[in-house]
Amino acid sequence: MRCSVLRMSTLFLRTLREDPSDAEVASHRLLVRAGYIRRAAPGGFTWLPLGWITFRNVERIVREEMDREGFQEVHFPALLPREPYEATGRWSDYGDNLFRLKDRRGADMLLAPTHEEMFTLVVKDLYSSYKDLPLTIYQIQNKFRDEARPRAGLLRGREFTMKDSYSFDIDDAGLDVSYAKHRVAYQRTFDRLGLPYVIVSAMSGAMGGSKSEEFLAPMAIGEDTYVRCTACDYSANTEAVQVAPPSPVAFDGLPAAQVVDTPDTPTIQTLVDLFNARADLRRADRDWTAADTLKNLVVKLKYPDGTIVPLAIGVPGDREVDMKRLEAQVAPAEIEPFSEADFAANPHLAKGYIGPGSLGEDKAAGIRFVVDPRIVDGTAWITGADSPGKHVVHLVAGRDFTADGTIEAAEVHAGDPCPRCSNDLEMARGIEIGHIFQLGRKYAEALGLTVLDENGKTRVVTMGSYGIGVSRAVAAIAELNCDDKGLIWPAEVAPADVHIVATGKATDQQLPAAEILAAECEAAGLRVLFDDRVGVSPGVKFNDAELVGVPTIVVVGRGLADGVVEVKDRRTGERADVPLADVVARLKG
RNA sequence: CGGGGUGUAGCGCAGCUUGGUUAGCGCGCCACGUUCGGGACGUGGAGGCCGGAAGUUCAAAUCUUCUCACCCCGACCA
Repeated sequence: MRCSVLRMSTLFLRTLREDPSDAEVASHRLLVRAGYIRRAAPGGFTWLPLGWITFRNVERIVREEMDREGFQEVHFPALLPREPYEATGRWSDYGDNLFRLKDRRGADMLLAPTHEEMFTLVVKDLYSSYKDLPLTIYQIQNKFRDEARPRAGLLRGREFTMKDSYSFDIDDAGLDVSYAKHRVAYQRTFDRLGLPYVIVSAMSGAMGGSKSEEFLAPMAIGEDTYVRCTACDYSANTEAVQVAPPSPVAFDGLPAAQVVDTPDTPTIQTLVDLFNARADLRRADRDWTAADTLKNLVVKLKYPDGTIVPLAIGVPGDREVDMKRLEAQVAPAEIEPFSEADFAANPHLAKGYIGPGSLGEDKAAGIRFVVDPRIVDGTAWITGADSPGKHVVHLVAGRDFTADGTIEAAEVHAGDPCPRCSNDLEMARGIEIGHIFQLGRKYAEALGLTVLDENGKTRVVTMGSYGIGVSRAVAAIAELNCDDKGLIWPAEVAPADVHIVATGKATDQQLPAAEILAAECEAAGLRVLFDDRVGVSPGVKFNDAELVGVPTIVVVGRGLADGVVEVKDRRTGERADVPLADVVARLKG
């Protein structure tokens, strides 16, 4: 606890009258303008006194909520040797995002982007019995990621502070408990930070089947798109949305498949227009739409070991393939486009007219064919006939073709049915402020973390990892708590409880009266920011106070002659004249 | 990594098209005086390798090439 009044006359602070030209988003703009941070390096920021106090408040809250769950704080180096990361494959898997360097002897080192390996190894180093588990340890530390594009100030930097914790359990049931404890701790943490959040299920990606949820703070400038139901509480990352498949339809009475000459139909729209324009193809009940077509896209999957495998994806023609969703499904493989040369090498594929007739592992081209879950048995489609200038209509899934499987890769649209309650979904944006993750045994297996169970048998430990972006949280709070005048901190993270402004000239009564008030507030346990500057005009002080964003502003000014000061709520703008003697009691209440 | 934009004093900007003494303006900063409840005023100051490098030229902030950095949109992002 700080035990002296922060004085504006000596505080290492310079507020800016104008917005910095290189800052776009509100949090970045205001944190720089109000003198909380300065850019020091590409993707790196210096914390100035007000900013550092605020940062430490956030850090303290995170720490208190971790400690409350009985998690124990440790601290690792950020500068680490290559070997542990080599053992788990992440030295190369992390790609360009990893800061790699060499020491004077030429040994490979890295600046840690996250610490799964080191936590796993330290537990391996010290523990070897099931009796030692469960265990959760955490640290609050700077992480390094060589982001392709740092942006938005503190929201995405190359060096940032993260609270990362890791749980160690003997079995899956234990992991579920550790995971649930973190989930609750995170909810409490973000509540205290004054950060609204939604919890969305996220993709487990390469880990396969493990549970993972992200805490997103909803905001327009967020980088993550997620969907939420307009009726129930379902929400999910777009990558993780599970489409509710329609029920299969009976084949009875469906017309037979028919190949049609369709010249000059390079797009889905021209194809639909042609079908609607021709009397012999027109539907009796309604017009054809893009949703009646089946669009087939071929891509190449490149696996980390270098193998390249083609994959065909079929989606309804009214949707594009969402590359992010596709990538999440095929991780750790990367997606590469199917090039002209690939088409040339594969004569079974008619570019632009690819259909189920040529796709599938059992076909001549031998390409695995997976389709959107909406393509259930009994649905009929207009799709490529595998011959230039020809499409086929009434091609029925389950009757005329069978895919090798389904895949969640089609775009999600606003208005799509919620998989839980089938009401409309809507799209929203948010910034990831926390992520909880059931890792399973990947790291324990790779690094040999085992313990003996009660039967003396060796068991691989199962792990979870859990992160909160501490520096990002400061920015997220700022982003969601500001107005056109400046920042408006929630009480617990604010750099002070009260901002006392003394107006008048040096020889007036206001300054000594404010000085006494500041001392009284401090004695009452309030954290005080005191604008004791002389020769600074009142307008400047008022504007600075609003910019800095301490929750309560007390003006010791012209009302002093009547024995009152003005107490102003920064958030609501409400102001009241309060007798000097009652101020401390009012602020404490 | 693609597309777009911007680099001139601590901050915000003008000047560049059409090259020409000593590079300007506002804010901030320093000194003195006045002022003192919504970013006061006067007078006098300090502060610049015009992002960097190479070139063209008698002469470059200005033209050319290369490079670096920052911002935005995409790609990427435990």
